[in-house]
Amino acid sequence: MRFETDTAIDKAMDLFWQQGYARTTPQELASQLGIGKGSLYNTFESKHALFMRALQRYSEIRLQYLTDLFSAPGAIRPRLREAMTVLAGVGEHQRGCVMVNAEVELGTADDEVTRIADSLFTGIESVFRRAIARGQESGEFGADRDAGTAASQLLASVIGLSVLVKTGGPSERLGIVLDGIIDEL
Amino acid sequence: MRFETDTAIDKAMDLFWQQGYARTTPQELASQLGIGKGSLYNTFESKHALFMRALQRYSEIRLQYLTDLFSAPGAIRPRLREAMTVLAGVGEHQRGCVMVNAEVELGTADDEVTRIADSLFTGIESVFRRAIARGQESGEFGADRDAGTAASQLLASVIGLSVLVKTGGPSERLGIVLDGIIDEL
DNA sequence: ACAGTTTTGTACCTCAAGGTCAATAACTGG
DNA sequence: CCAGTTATTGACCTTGAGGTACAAAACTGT
Repeated sequence: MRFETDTAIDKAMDLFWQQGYARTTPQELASQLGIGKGSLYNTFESKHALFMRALQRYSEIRLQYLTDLFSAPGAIRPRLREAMTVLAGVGEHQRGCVMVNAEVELGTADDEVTRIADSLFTGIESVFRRAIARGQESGEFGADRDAGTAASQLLASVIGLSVLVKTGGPSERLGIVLDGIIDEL
Repeated sequence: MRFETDTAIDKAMDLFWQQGYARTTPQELASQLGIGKGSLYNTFESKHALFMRALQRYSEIRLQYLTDLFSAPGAIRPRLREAMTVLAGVGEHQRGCVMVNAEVELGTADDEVTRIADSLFTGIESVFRRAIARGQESGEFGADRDAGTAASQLLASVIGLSVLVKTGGPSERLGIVLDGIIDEL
């Protein structure tokens, strides 16, 4: 391959992120990657296959990020807040989470998408659970709540937030929800 | 109009709910409504216009349901739980919430969708806030938390759940999350 | 019951999405 | 530097989506 497959997947992910799956055409993808449409199809079996690789890569990036973030010692709370902000896609673009977008757009009709989404969600939940458990051991959090339950709640909340950022509703709502949830731990 | 516009919109809503916007064709809509494609376009300006009317109707139905549900006196907690179960679309079909689906699929490219989604979400949040406030006055809930903040959290959670039901992950997760959230009030 | 109006349904149109392919250009090793 | 291989491309193909047009059918008031 003359062009870099990995950076190509990153660029494709970006486009899918902005526009969703159905609204992104092969032509747009080719332009974005700076190659011809033929090359696109020689390198990736289909638009759908490219999409799956983008989702795969997104999963890896997110999980790696979370693992790194929580691997250092120290207070958990601020890192939990940061993790949720990042995962919900609160950044400049307000485009939410690729995986949430993918699952909602295609999940009912595409088992492959559902599988990878479920796997990412469950992975995030596990990282949260371990982080909360650590915070409970260190005394940073109260030990009265079940870490698994709390982690599931964080997961549901972060997914909800990733949808809410897209509506652009009251800008303070995001911070309020995050603070409230994290303070309760 | 020979055929009933209102029931037609209901049927269209159902199809969009199952398949999303892009994956639902005019031909399918016409069949589902039991009319010809021409009639469809004579009655509704476009596929998009039909979709908007379906979303409109969904909003009204949901808000009406919530208003009715909370208008009677008595314990709030079980009704809050029921409301969230219904809103998240936990029922037999596991298809989540039409409005969440619509906003995620089209929100970035369609301001009209974003507006109506934001309006429904804010409406739900308001109903929640009033219900929580009432529960606090009656002593059913602790009065230490801000009702508005708690309502925003419920909103984020219910949206998150409406996504999680679609992945079909651990079936107990839904109930656990709901119980945890509502017990904390 | 019939002229006038409205509703319906089918045949048709256009356009672009998703994908293929043969010709061309760029890279190898010897 | 050249034969053979591999990568790249833009023109081309097919299919179906979204929508239109118009003739036939159904409904009206009188």
